[in-house]
Amino acid sequence: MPELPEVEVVRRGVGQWATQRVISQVEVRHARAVRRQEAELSAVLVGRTFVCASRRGKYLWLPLDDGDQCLVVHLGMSGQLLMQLAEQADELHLRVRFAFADDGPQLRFVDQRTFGSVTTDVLVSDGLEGQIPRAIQHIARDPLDPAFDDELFIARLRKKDSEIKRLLLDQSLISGIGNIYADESLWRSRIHSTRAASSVSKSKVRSLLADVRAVMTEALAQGGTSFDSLYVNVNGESGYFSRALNAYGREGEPCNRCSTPIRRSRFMNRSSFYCPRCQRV
DNA sequence: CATAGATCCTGTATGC
DNA sequence: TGCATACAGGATCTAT
Repeated sequence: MPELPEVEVVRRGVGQWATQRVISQVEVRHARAVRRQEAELSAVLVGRTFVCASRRGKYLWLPLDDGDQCLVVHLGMSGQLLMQLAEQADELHLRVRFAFADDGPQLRFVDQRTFGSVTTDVLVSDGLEGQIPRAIQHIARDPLDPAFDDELFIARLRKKDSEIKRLLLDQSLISGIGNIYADESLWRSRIHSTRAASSVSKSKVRSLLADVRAVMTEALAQGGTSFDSLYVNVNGESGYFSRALNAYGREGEPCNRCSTPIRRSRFMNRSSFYCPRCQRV
C-alpha cells in the first residue's frame, strides 16, 4: 500500500540507479499495466535516458533527455519498481521490463494486483517554476512539497460538505495520503474520521496538517533503513509498520494514549481504525 | 458542480 | 480437505 513515504523511497532508489543510462529495450508483459500504450512506450523510450526522478503525492515520473516527455509511474496498491540483474529470473508478476544499453541492472515494474501503471506523457508547467506530467495536473501538491499552500488547503477543506477522512484521501485537495496515514494522522490529532470537515476549526486543521507531516516524515525515515542498493524496496513494512503505528491495523489493541481498545469500522469500502475515547464524532 | 458509491484486480486468510 | 467468501485499497467511473 504505497503512500507518499513509500513512493519517496522508491523515487530515491530509481533516481540513483535508473537515470543517466541509455534505454535499450522496453518489454511489456501486461497490456493493462501500460494503459494500452504498448507500442508507444518503446517508441518514446528506446535510445533515450531518464534524467532524474520526480514525485508528487503518490505519483512518480522520470523526465527524458528529449526535454518534454517523461515516464509516469503509479504503484497502485501492489506495484514495485525493482532494479534487477538481467540474469535474475522474471518475477511472477513482472509487467514491464526496461533494459539499458550498458547491460547493467534492469528496471522492472512488478505488480500483483495491476492497479498500478507505467505510461508516457508530456511535461507541462506546474504553475510555478517546475514541470508536471499533463495527465496528473489535477493532483494537488503534497504536504512535503515546499510549495504546498497551508492556508489555501485549510480554507478549501473547511468549505467542503464532507467528512474529514474522505477529504484527506482526496488527491485533488492534498496528495500522498492513503488509508494508513489518514488514520494515523487523525489519531494523532484526536479527530474522528467521519467528523464534518466544516466543523473542524482552522487551528485544528493546522495541527492536523502538522501531524500528517510528522507521521510521513517519521515513516520516511524508517523506509530509508530498508533500502538496498539494488533492490528498490516498496514495502516499508519491516521498519515502520511493526513499530510506529498507533491506529491502523490495531483493532482490539489498547490505544497508546488511553488504553481504550482501538476500534475498526467500514468506511468508503475500507477499514478505519480509531480510538473511540480519544476520537469522538 | 459536488458528493457518494461501485468497480477494477489477485493472493491470502477465514468460514463452513 | 475443499470450496466459497471476505478482505486489502488508489483512482476512476457512474449515479444522484
